[in-house]
Amino acid sequence: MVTVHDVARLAGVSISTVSRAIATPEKVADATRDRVQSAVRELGYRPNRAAAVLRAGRSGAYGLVVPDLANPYFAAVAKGAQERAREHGTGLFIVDTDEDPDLEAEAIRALAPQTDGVVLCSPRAAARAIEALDGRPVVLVNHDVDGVPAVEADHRGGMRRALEHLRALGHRRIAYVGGPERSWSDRRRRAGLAEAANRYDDVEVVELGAFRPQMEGGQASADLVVASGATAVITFNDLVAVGLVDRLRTRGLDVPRDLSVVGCDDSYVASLVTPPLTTLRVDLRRLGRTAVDRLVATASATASDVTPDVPVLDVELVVRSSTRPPGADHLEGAP
Amino acid sequence: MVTVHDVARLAGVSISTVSRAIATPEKVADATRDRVQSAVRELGYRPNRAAAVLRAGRSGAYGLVVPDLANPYFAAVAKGAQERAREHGTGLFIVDTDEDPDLEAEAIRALAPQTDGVVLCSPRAAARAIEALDGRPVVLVNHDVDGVPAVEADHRGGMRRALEHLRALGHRRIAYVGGPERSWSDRRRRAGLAEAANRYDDVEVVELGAFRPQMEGGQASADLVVASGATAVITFNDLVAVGLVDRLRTRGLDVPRDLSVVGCDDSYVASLVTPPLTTLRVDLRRLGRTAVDRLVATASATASDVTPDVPVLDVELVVRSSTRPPGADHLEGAP
DNA sequence: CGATGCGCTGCGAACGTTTGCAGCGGCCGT
DNA sequence: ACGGCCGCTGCAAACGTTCGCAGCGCATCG
Repeated sequence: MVTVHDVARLAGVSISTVSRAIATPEKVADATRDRVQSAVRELGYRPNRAAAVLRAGRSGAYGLVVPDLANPYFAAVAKGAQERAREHGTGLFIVDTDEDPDLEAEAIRALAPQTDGVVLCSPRAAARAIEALDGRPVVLVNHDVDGVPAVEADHRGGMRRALEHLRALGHRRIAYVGGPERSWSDRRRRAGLAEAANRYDDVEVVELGAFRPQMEGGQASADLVVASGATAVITFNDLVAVGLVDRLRTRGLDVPRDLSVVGCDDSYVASLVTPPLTTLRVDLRRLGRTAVDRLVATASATASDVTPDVPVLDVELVVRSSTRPPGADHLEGAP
Repeated sequence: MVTVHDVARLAGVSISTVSRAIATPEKVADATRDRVQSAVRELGYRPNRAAAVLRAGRSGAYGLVVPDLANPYFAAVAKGAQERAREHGTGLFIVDTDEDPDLEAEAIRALAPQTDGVVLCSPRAAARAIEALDGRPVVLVNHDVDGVPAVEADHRGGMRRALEHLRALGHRRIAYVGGPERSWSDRRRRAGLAEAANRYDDVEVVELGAFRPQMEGGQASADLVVASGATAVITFNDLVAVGLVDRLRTRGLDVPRDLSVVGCDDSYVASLVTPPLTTLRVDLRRLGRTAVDRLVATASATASDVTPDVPVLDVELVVRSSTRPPGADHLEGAP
């Protein structure tokens, strides 16, 4: 293994100079730096991370904790985050907690000590999670806790847009199929929806209980939606919408003929199912990127100057084929 | 920060004993071990990873390199791998290379030094990749290189099953929509398909060129497939199949009425699109799990006893609604 | 011309752990 | 009863890096 000592010997300098030439090039004379650099190249020297971390106390790497990598939502966030971390020249360790609060805490406890900070995406037990990474810099995505830096999507605006879209189509009774009980996004969406509904006295919202944020959740919700008498439904995410559509179909009901459906997230599944889903788009890559940016900023800040403002990413309505006026077969042309 | 020294002092032993009580409990007297353990608990001691790595030369963590986390195929493999790593009590660092051979090599170079080994999933430039992690243990998934341990799916058997299924339905001219040029899986599938076709002199296979392994690839292939005169098509993966179906639909063609489609991988999209795809299932979670198992085994083996055999996971045909006899409207009941 | 300062470099001490080696009893076999 | 062995423990030396401190030479200023 080639170490600073070897490089130092070849370059004819001390190991301190080698270290500095690499970490803080501006603090070393040009000629010396060049000598060191060519020695590094010649020997193929690569600094030993562990030693650097041990001595310096920081790792130059960050962590990302997500509930489920197989969920296209989190996969997209993870891609964005990793992309940005790469641009920052730092590593990013991705951990999947399988939607399990216990695993979440455990994963964080394992991850935290070897990182300079962690992005916590849609934590399932935020309090425990934050406790687990005791004091280490953290950025929350789609969650908020008092003074903790965060990044979020504008769920309120999104819900308003979805509701106004449906109302414009003529829907007056709209169901909401909610996500996991502990989900902060779900709470925000409910709140946003209620608020939007309040602005119109001719629209009624029916909130339906907690469902798993996967297809099964949507399937499970379908019969409740039908029974609710709603003519349109907004779901916690696209996967739920897909499950819902699927179950309706087996009951002989058609989307959008019998029910209009609005998904959430515009993950790529939204456009590949039949019918393509009207959905709320949030730029997930960007969400991940922004989170990493904030984390890097937070971690390298002098504890004093933490900017407590929360970047809010726009949520935009994407209209596809899963929404149309209620009971309005004539508009689409007769079969 | 609480260190071994603090624990040692509280437990009334030396730091060596503390270290041993944690790493190799069987080498320490029961009474001593208990004292140490309660001291650990009382102080909330957590070993400093960096120090351990530095001294011991191994990190107790592995790496997983995948081309694209947003691809449900790799997401599933990653989940399996992470799950298994957790069970082994080791960490797993997941890196997404964006299908880019340069990033792949770079990522590996960054990853390798801080891990005990790497799982390389569908590498885009295997030779460079292996060189990049010079000498470190590695397990290949869906790829093979001379004596490197690997895990793979039985593409040959899968292709045979797909072809026999289509032939049994009455298809005689079958197209194959291939994946990326550099894809090993693609080469295996072509070979398997050719071999299977050779067993029957009444079946003809039309191989179509390289396409991106996403929806766009499928969309791009559709017109070629139609022009080829095939009545059935097998695609590189489910996403390609979905794109293909989509493009056919905009041309007014229906699946399976006008063309039967078999996907690959049985990723969850296969069951959620319309029509649900007949596809080749491989247990991706298990693929990831097995890869980690092999890696752990390889890494902890005494260089001499590496088992060079390659576990081959079964590939199973899942029949859904995207395949049926050619031009056989009557079989399905008239509209 | 001497003092002051600054830019650059080297020395050496950490950082917290693992592990080879040796010592110390006690037990067993002869 | 004594030698040897074995199970357990402690000592101390690494592992490769970063960084505070100090020294050195040179230029600038008084």
